Amino acid sequence: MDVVLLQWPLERDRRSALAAQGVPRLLLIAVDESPPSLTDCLEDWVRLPASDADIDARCAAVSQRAAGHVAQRPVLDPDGVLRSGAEWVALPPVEARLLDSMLDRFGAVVSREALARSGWPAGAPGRNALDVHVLRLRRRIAPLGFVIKTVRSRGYLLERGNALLSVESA
Amino acid sequence: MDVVLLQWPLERDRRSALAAQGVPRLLLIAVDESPPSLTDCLEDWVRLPASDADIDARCAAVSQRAAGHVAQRPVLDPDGVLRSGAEWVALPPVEARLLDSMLDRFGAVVSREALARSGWPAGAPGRNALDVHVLRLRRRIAPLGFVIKTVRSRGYLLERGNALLSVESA
DNA sequence: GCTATGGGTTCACATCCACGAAACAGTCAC
DNA sequence: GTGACTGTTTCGTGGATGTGAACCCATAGC
Repeated sequence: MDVVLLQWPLERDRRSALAAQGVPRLLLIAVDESPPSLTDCLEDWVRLPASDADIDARCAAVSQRAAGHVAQRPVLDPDGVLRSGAEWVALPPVEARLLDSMLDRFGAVVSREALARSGWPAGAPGRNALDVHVLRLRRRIAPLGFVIKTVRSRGYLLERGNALLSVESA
Repeated sequence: MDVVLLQWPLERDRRSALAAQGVPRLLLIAVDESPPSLTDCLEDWVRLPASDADIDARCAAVSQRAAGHVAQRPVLDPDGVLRSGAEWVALPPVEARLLDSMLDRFGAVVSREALARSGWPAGAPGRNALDVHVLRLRRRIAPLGFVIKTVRSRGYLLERGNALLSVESA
């Protein structure tokens, strides 16, 4: 798994954002700054200046830990709780059924018709209801690091998010 | 949780032993040596020479992670005393039964029906007696660092509270 | 190139219901 | 009697769901 490098304390806000998304990260601590206290297993830091070897070693370590911590796919338990690692969100009934359907075909396209059938077994309401629920689902699962991609005129696809931007240090 | 400091590669064997026992540890890497690849979240390393502050920071981080790896759940003894570490609170009968039920499924959702059955085996009183007791239970266990989360229309969920860091984003 | 169209996204709004919280009252233990 | 425990009433808030409309954009036709 890719590890995001970022400057501390320069990119303080970005760090919070990544932490919320469960993205593994390595803080590069500016000279004379002190490292923040770590909150989870997906973070580490090195004090600059540091050799490339050390930075690589720490990246590898975080990546290693991340592999054990970040599930590739989330788990939806029967109570409508979607879990990924230590994080979880509760999904309301309709959204839980929709997501369950996408989870059955994780990484593959699920047609709008199939989604509508699983979301509303008794019969779907207006066409737009599905769109709106997908929108709400997207926002709900984003903090867990998953995204729903649109495949135009085909359907939707659930996968693990890649909110990672490449950052290289000189 | 205490972190063991050890020399690398001098105390290679001791490291393996500690790892096997699940003891958190910090490796002090000798000059010109390269750090070993990490195997779990309970280990970290620093390259010597390092300041005491850096070593302390890494110890704290490992300790922090170690704490996150043990499932910290409170214990409810038959007298209705709920203990977590050194702290404890006494729970009145109804609330003790409710909490016991949630403790059976710590971290998972317990339905309102199940709670009502365990809280009042002889038959539940009015509909929102449960709401009120959950409210009182929340206030009682909060000082121990536990929270009862609501999963709307599904039930309640007992988990360890978030003694979070102080980071605010703009 | 321009436009019409269909598919998708997003917002604002309305409705309904679950839950939260306070205030009050009855009962029991000390 | 005092205070803890329990249950009820009542009111308010916010979540869940659906609908309509505005908007964006890619593409097909002209």
